[in-house]
Amino acid sequence: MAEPAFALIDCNSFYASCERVFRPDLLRTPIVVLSNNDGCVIARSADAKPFVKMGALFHEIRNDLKRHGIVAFSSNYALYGDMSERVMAILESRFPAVEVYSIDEAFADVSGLTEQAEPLARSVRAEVQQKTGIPVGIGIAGTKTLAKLANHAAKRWQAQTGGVVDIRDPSRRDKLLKALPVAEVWGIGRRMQAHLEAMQVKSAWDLAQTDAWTLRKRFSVVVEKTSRELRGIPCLDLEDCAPPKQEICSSRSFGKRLRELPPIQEAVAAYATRAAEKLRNQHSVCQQIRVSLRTGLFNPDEAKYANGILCQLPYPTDDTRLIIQAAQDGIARLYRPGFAYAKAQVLLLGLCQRNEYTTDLFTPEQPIRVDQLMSVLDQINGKWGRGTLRPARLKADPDWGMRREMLSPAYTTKLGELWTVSAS
DNA sequence: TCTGGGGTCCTAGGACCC
DNA sequence: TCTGGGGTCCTAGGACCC
Repeated sequence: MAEPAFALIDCNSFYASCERVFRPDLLRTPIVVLSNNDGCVIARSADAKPFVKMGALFHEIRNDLKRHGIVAFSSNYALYGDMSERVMAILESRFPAVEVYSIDEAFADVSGLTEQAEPLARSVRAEVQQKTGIPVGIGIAGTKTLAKLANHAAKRWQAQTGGVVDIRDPSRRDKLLKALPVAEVWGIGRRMQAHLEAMQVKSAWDLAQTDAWTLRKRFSVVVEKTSRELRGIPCLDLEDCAPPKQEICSSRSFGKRLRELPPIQEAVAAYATRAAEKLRNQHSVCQQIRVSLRTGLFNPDEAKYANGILCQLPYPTDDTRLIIQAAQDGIARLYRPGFAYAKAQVLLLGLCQRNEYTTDLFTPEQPIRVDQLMSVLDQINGKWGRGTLRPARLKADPDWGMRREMLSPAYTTKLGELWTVSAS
């Protein structure tokens, strides 16, 4: 058996890089991308990082951005999702097995490639850059947790490393572990960092040296595995075929505060519709849904209210209409007049794969014609774009919709918004 | 006016059963 | 003169990730 080895490929400042691909005029202009509703900063190009904090509130930093000549974009998930698929397709064509870990990251299996792994990584990096315009960093190591750290190094010392770092060699690995603080380790968040530092575990190296049993007793098996992985003992496998999700969520802040029930019900119907699409996409059905509703959390002058409710469905289903109905009934029971609502959520629970649940004589099953109806709905929307065919109670352009004042065009997914090039 | 959205896994504790 | 304890299932909450 070959020594296990993993590569982690991570797109640099992914959302900002996507925007820049289609705006070559901004190559030397720092840019940031904002959260939904243009609330706060969620991505920054490298040259914007010194001036803008992650999570900074847009309305507070608007003038600072202007002063530094930084350009802001609303988030454009249609664009980022499509660019992600292009990057992942290249990775899948070059590596024997790939696990798409998030919109901008993937693990690849490079076991058995020995000395060819690093040149392969450099070649893939160049191909992604050339074909999509997205810069990536690649880390190679014997475990996933170490590959993440190697990737971190590839980004931090990009000029010296050419964006690829291989720490399969134990002496290189240990040198990096000693150089990085424990907070940089994958799986160690702010809480764990504080606990660990209190026990004098300050670097990634310190965590690797800590007794595994102590970590399990003090914290959890998760931290124990992280420590073992840092020592080069693989505890996490490549998951190249993603298991179906066990819960599906659609939640969003409204573009403005909503006080009356009808627009809240419209919004909840839209979220339910989106959640049901995701459900059918992974061939699951759900048995319950949980809807919740809340006011703003941060403004001390606003009266606070937050509540959620679990609703049973008549049978395990993926029928958008039943899910909307349950969500709207639930929200009507939660609604209290007199509050300024900011956000609602639809969570699908009790998920199982279609045909995998056992029916009994007393549980009705979803009628075949519903399956056919939903399938036609998905095919039409798949071909012509989400929302082409939608329940009549959903408006095309609701006034509670997201604020996205600095939205870039759907360069790659809408015919009408493609680049036009003219020769003169 | 203004603070993202979508997930996972683990643990503790209660209910219930034998 | 005695008031168990283990197993299982479910839920809520915490912590983390991108």
